[in-house]
Amino acid sequence: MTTKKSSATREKILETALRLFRKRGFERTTMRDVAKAAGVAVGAAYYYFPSKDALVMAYYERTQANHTTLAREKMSAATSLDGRLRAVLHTKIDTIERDRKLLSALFRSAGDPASELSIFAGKTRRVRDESIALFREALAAEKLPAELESALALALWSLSMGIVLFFIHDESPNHEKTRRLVDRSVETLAPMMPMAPMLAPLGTSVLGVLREVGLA
Amino acid sequence: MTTKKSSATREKILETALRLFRKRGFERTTMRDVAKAAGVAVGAAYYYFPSKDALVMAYYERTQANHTTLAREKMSAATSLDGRLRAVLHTKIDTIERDRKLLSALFRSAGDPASELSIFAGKTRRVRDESIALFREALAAEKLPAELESALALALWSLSMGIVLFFIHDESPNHEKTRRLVDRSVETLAPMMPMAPMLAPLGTSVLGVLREVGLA
DNA sequence: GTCTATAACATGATAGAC
DNA sequence: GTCTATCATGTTATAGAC
Repeated sequence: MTTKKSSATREKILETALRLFRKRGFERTTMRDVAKAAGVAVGAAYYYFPSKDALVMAYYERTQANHTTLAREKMSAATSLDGRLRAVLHTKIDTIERDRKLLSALFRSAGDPASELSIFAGKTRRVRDESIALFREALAAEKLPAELESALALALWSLSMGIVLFFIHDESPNHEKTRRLVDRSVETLAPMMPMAPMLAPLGTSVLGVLREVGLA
Repeated sequence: MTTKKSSATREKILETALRLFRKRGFERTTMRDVAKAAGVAVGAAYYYFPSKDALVMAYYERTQANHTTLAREKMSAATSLDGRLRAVLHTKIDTIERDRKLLSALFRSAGDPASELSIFAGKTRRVRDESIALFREALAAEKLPAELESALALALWSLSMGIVLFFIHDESPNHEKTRRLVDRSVETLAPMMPMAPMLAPLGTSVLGVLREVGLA
């Protein structure tokens, strides 16, 4: 049973860790630093978070929940596909704006089959599906064939991963390069939607490949 | 000046490291293991390779050189776009087939701005450009508009990165899932080439975005 | 079950002797 | 150029207190 005291301790440790990761970066923050700043023993930190990566996983879940809320809010105010895509992508950047130094830790393990943070790992699946669902919602009003909608939602999610990767490396003031990448991407893609039904066989085909190899 | 003795030592260390990485994986091979098996002190290994990642970088350069040779060889025997794309992608997998355990180390640092192995780092640029050039060669006979050819070569390179990422996680016997992913991807894309000129504005547009943010 | 305090261990990396 | 000694840090272990 999770007591109030216990979850308060857990929260304290997570908050402290994220604060230090943001300030000094993931690598340069040690578990000893986190424990000390949170006012607990090293053992307590490991009692709640079995590894340093587990703290990143907790961040990943929390930040996705924030993004979902914020994106839905902004999407409901938009009146076009263009506006909805912009809403999802810009709120994504809003959500992670302060966290450049932290995010590289997430991507570091994304390709590692052994890591729980792997892009294919079961642990990350719920969060990933929640993110893909947002793009599906942005597309919903277009009334596309189901297969095509799924394929496009997946493609847009892939694009968003690429944009986040770019954001991590973006040193421009106010991340204006990333903001521009979002705007130009939407400008390029949204006007193509009328052509989308023509691409329906492609959508089916792509999904077919992904299903065949177990990716969708 | 690089003496014969020195480069022999360097080579011995690299060979030994790759052999151990292949056998036991990157994480589970320590620098102490490498030094011991190569018959040198830990300090000597660090003298030639300033970090464990530097050994991976050396692998990356070497394996790309192998891929370039092999892909050109197979491409020259192919008579269609379909065949040339298959040649480039399958030889890529041929080249890294034994190295699943090693490759995750490469991807691990790909998203980290601080790493020399970053996908945006200057150190990796030559290797990346060499790889993109292969896709350009596969497309050359199609006589596409220059901008479109560049955009497609970049897109195909991105696809190949995705395929390598999938390969790292592919536990199927003989990596048949990856081989199937290659074949189905080519089957899906090659027949669309006749439509490509229609997409020329898209190609220009995409390249425009990438240039604007400094990615191409 | 929730912690503290401390030590120990493995390993990437470095300093300084030779 | 090469080696030995040493450090820093993720993680585990020990031994308990409440």
